[in-house]
Amino acid sequence: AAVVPRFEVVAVDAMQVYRGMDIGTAKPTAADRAAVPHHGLDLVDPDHDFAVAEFTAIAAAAITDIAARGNRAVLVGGTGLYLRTLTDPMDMPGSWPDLRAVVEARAAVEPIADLHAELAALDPLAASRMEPSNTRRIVRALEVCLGSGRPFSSFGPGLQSYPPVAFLQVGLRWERPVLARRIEQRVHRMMAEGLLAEVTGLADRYPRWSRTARQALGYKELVDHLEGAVSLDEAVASIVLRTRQFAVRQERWFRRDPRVQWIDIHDDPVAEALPVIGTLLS
RNA sequence: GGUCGAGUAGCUCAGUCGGCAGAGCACACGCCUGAAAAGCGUGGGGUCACCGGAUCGACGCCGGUCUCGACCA
Repeated sequence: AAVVPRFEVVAVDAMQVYRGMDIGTAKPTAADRAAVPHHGLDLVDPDHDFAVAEFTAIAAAAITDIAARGNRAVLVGGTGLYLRTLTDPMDMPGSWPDLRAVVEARAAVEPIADLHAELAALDPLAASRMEPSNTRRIVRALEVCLGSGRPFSSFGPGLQSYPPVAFLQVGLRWERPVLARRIEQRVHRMMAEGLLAEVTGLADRYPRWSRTARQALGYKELVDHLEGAVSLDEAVASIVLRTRQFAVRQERWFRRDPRVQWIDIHDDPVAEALPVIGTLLS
């Protein structure tokens, strides 16, 4: 008898990788996960500094396993860079923590323009690709150039290159005013579901969150509130605002990728998108 | 009712001696290779509360009106 392929979900989400951060990351529920196998969730504790390469290794292995089972992988989520490392042949450069510390120390003291000029000498292409004021990117590029002995830009074709991929890529898009209203409702729903209690519990268990987990929408603001920096109302308003800005930034990230097919959603994402996706797959 | 203060971008507010209207945030747009729910940049936006006056020229000075706040009665 022929085996019917099943779908398995790979979450492509930089924050759903953290155990215990459930409500604020809108993590799939136990029921969801019982119905369909999920991967990429609950990989590390919130005191763990997580980064792209770690995700890529785990998710790529999951995709391989899914294929070996004869099933189909559905990559779901909004962390654009993480997705690119799975869909595109990206050659991630590695890391040199000691060198990075040295460069970061210099960046704290020297004018960033000087470091950018230094990068331009080592790797003109990489230097031209980033703003001369973007300290974080310049430090990273210098770390790679000095550590690997190769130009940073020699690792892969860069984000502007969009070769054909083995995936159908679909983006769901809402009108901005509707998006704004839904985000506000979503944040208030999360608060009603106990987000503050979740954050309080995590703050007790993990006095020092990782830099990455600490910046998560909803968690950052509520920790700020627990530390007395802002009122609860201010924290909630800030979550709404930052979530809205993030959603727009996501749309901008994917919008420039010509391989993404957009589906405009007006009311019901499942009912409106599923038939279109079915057509695109057939 | 009286005194004082305030009224400038969507919001919070700068604006020196009268000489082209400013900032931060928001918003729009763009960038990004091991922090990416992060980071960086570009841009649009004004009846300077209103009416009048003096001046070559007013957000600013003079007179009046309205609104808000504090204090006095």
